[in-house]
Amino acid sequence: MRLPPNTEQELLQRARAFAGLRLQDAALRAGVAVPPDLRRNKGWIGELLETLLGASSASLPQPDFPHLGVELKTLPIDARGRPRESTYVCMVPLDGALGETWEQSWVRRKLARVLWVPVQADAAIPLAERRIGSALLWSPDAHEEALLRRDYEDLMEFVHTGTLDRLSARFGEVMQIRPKAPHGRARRRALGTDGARVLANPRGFYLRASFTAAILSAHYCAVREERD
DNA sequence: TGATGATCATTA
DNA sequence: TAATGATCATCA
Repeated sequence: MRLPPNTEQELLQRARAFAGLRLQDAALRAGVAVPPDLRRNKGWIGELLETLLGASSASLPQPDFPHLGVELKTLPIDARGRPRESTYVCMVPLDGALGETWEQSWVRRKLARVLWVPVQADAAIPLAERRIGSALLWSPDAHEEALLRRDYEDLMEFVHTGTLDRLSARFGEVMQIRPKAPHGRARRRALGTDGARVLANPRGFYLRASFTAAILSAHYCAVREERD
């Protein structure tokens, strides 16, 4: 664990100093071992970057760099240069969220400032050999924020009307709601119809890979068109 | 092959 | 228990 960076510039400089580094070298600097694979260590890369960049303790509902208001996200990048996976944002407030607007939402605060760190995620490359990419400090532009707001409001409608049973990950253009739980039997208090309390599977907001791909391409012009 | 739904480890 | 870090496993 390092001291947290004092400014955004310092954070960005630190992050970019890791560009090109293999995960095995990054792990060495952090004093941790590279796991054989990610199957039982799904968050390992993210936690490694948190350590190296001096992020605050994980698993708290606050930005990774609270004093900077910056959230750290690693992005798994496939052989074509596109994100392999969606990006978890935060839990969906299944109850007690009545009246919460986009402006007040935790989603908006989390995404207001994000440090994206691309990391190679090509299955053909052994985990230890995969390289860290060049970090990007990002805030949504007006168009991106409009898309996020619309999805947020559309998706939360299911929550507020107690119709979670009709909600699936197919809804939402750039952001979706999917299960986020240790297992399928997990239950949380949720709003039912008529405002009754019911139990439901915990869920989280996720950014679609197509959305994060667009962010990267807009800032790096690094995504090539598919060719025949 | 891509997206959805399910799941794993850790921490406060 | 409930949040964080995410990827896995399966099926259309």
